[in-house]
Amino acid sequence: MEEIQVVVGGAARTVPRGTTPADILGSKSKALAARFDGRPVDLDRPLTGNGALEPIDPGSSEALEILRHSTSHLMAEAVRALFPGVKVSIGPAIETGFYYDFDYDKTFTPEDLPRIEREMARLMKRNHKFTRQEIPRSEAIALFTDMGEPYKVELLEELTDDTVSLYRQGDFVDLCRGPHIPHSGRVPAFKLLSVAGAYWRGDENRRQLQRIYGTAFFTKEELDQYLHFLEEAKRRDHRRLGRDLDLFSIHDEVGAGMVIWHPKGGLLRMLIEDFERQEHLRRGYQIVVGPQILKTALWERSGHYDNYRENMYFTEVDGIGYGIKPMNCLSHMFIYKSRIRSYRDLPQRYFELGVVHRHEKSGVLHGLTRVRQFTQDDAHLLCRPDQVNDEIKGVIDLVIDVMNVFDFEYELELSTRPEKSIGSDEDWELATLALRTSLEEKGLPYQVNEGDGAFYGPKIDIKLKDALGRRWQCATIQCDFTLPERFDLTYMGEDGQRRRPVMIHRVILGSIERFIGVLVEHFAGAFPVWLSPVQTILLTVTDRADDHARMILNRLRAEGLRVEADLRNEKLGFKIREAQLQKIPYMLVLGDEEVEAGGATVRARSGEDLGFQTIDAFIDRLRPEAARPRFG
RNA sequence: GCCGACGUAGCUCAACGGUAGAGCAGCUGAUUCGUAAUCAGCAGGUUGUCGGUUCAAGUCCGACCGUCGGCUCCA
Repeated sequence: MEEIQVVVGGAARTVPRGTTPADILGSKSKALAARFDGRPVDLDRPLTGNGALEPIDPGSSEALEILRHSTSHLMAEAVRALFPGVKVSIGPAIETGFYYDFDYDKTFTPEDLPRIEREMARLMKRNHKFTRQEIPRSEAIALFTDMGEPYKVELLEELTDDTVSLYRQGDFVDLCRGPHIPHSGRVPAFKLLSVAGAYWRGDENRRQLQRIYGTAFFTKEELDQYLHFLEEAKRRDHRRLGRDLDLFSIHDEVGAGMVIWHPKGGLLRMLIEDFERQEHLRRGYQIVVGPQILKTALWERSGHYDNYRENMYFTEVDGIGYGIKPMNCLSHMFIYKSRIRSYRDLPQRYFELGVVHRHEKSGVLHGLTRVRQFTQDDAHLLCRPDQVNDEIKGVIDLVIDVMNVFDFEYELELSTRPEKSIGSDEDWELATLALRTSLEEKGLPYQVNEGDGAFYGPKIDIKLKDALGRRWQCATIQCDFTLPERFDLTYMGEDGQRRRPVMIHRVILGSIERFIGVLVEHFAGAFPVWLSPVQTILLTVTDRADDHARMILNRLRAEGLRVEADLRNEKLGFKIREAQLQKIPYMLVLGDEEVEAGGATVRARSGEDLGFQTIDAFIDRLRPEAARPRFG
């Protein structure tokens, strides 16, 4: 009998060819699958060559992915059993669970989910094995054609391999690369979550299928924890908190995707915007302002008309077409062009809190995070080619500093040329290289998204991570060789020759609206003191403390602190509850004792009792927390 | 834009095709109270809009508007 060498846990073993990982790992192993020579394999997959074997044990992210993938097969089996005639398509594991897309003439409703769950539980009890089978592709095509599964056939027809693998559990067969858990009895905890439409292969021109989302975990506790996380996310939803904290509102009478900022939200914006203005001035930016509408002819020249028209609004003034700006770059180029620039003048850094309008498809609008009018903390840097690298690194530094100020973690992504784009191959290569080099030199890890760039240039996107680990696109740095060309921007070089500057588009927070939405959810509405619309509230126990409260109110206001007083004839517990729900950082309790002692008893938003303090002591405590952050 | 669900008082939600209701919030009054809800009373609505079916529509049908969950797109 032929033998093979398998390395397990550092020790080499010689076993007969065809031995399975399960045989080698032994019956005590908890593994769900294994990794052989780096490739995930089923436990019952006969090994045919030498290699290193590692178990994939529950608890690893890889095991979770396999579990969820197998659960999606189990769900597909249940759906097939309950809804005869349903066509299956694909069902992968995703970050939060899994889904499976079906084509069925009736639509699934949320009420179907418990039924499907029960069927899954029933099927699970049969402990069906997931068995792998390898057959020629042509045979698989014939098989799925006979089964009336056109989506599988389409997938098979696009594969180039000669053999493909099928997985069976019970009566259910699916085209699948695997691996899977040994049998369907090993799904400890799962739940189906929602139904939604999804285009076949993500293409909006193709048939829309019905997607069922679910999730699975190794323990009931982890599942409960995840469901609790969903609850927590709901509790933090900025749309709810935005109303409860009286920050903003959106009305259908006004228009979808149009935000109205209330006084507290307006204040929050002002605090963030002032912080940004100061920080940009400090870093050598100049503050500029451009018009809201610019002639359509200009958008034609810039390429926006050809590439971005469907997202723009147009109007007419005195018979001449105008486009409402969806981006701020055009007027910035006119600032540059307003005089002759020397190589000594560069870089020019124009910063604008620019209000832009974009016609987003109705179905994508969402609270503050997806709107049709928003303010960008936008800047355009015009520099010499030899300055690009330093400029990009400067922007990355700014992004990192700002992310730290707002207490966010972040991830970096490099996006390359999309299909719909303008400019020469050479320029694209150069620009992409410039971004890549800057990232490398900063020593920052990043992920590459092929074809995800803007139509005028490649970009670095910064995805921030909020307190619940969700990722949001905010900052983006885009390199552009095209617009300077189209608008014939030049500078006088050292040698007296006209040269072409490079343009870098960048935002830090991105959209102020979206950023505030994310900020609200990140802090669950409990903003740091410097961003809290109300920093301190004075709570009187009886009206005997009213004069004392008024005196403190004036003192704190004179210090530039944001204070309110609750002098209503209500019980202290009631006032505390309201202040707590408003997430006000400090509550000063004022009763007879405090009037007598000439101070206040301080309660923090955390519930912590900070005891009696004099007003001076309280001001000393609050002042540093209330100050706008500074660097350096 | 597409698929699905939904739209009733400021908010959260009830009401079989047969007189639109509750809690919270609001207003008025009483209560002077010590760390997350004091009590009582009052008021609050063209049931998203428009059209249709019906003796009768919040309820059934259609269109539109909007919201929510996704898809596609994206700051």
